[in-house]
Amino acid sequence: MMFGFNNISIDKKSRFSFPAKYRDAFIDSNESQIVITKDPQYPALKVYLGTEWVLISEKLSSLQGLDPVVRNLQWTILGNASVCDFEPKGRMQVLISSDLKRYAQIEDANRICLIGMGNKFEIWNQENWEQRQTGGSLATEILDIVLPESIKDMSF
Amino acid sequence: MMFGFNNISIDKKSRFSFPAKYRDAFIDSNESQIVITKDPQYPALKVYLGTEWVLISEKLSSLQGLDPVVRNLQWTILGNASVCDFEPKGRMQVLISSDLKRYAQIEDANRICLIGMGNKFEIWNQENWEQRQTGGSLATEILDIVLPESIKDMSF
DNA sequence: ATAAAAAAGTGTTATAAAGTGCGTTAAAAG
DNA sequence: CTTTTAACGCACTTTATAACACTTTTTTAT
Repeated sequence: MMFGFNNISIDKKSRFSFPAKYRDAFIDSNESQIVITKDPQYPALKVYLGTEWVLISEKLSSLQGLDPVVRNLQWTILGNASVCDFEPKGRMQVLISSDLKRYAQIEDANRICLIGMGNKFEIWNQENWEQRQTGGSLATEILDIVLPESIKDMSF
Repeated sequence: MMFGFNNISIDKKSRFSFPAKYRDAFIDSNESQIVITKDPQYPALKVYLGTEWVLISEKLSSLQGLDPVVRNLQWTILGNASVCDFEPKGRMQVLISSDLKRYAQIEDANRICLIGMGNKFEIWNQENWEQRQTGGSLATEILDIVLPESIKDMSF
C-alpha cells in the first residue's frame, strides 16, 4: 500500500520519478505500467498502477454508454488515460502529457504534489492542494455529479 | 487497449495517422483494416479496429430491422461505415471521407481530436470536444434514444 | 466519345519537435 | 563518512508534420 504526501520535481521534459520508498510495493505487485488520467471532480490527476487500471477500465467501459453521466465519466477517465511503460527496478520515471498538465494546472510548475492514497496516487498543483487542505474550494471543481446505480459501488 | 487523448493533424488530403504509441496494440491484434463511421448520438466519428468491427456489424445487422430505433442505428452505423486498409507496421495512415468529415464538423479543420476509449476511438472537432468536456451540450446531439431490449447490452 | 483538365488519392522525403536514456552533480539519509 | 536518493543536463532516438511528386479517378469541353 502506498500512502503519503510528496512534493517532487518535474523536469523540463515533463517527467517525474516516484519516490524510492514505493519501489518495493511496485516490485511486489509486478507493475510494468502506470496510467495517469483526469480526476473527474477536481483539477487533479489520478495515477493508477497497471494492474489496478485493468480492473477499473474494464468495469467502466462495460457500462452502457448511452447514459450521459456514464458517457461523461468514460470520456473523462478512459478518454484521457495515458499509459506509460515503467520499470520498478529502474528510475521509475513517467511522462505527463501537456494536456494532463494543463488540466491539473501544473503547466509551468517545476514541482508537483504526489499523494499516495493506498492503491492509487493523486497529482496536484501545490497551491490547489494547500487550499483544499485548509477547507477552501476551487473554481474548477465539480461536486454535483449524480451517479447512476450502475457505478454507485465503483471507486475511482 | 488503446486509451487517451490526442490532438493530431489532418492533412490537406484528409489523412491522419495514428500516434505511434498504439502501434503495438494494432500489431498484437493483427489488424489490417480500420472502420470509421458515424456516432449515433453526437457529431463525432467512431473508429473501430477491423476485428472489433466484425463483431459489432454482425450483431447489429442481425437484429430485427422492423424496430425503427434499430433500423436507424443500422442506417447510421452500418450505412456510413468506411473501411480502410491499414498497415500497423507502416505509417498507420487513414483517409476520412468528406461525408464523415462534414458529419463531425471537421471539414476545414487541420487538427482533430482522436480519443482512445479502450477498444475503439472517437474523432471529434476540437471545439465540440472541449465543450462536451466542460459540461456544455451541443446543438446536434441526440440524447433521447430509447433502446429496445435487444441492444441494451451492446456498446458501440 | 475522346482528350484535356481538374480533383482526389497515394507515397516519399526532410525537418523540427517531442520523448528517452544515461551519466553527473547535489542533497539527504543512515 | 558512506550510501542512497533526487534533480539536472546533455546526447541520442523517435515521432509528427508539412511539402512535394506522382498516379488514378472524375469531370468538363469539344
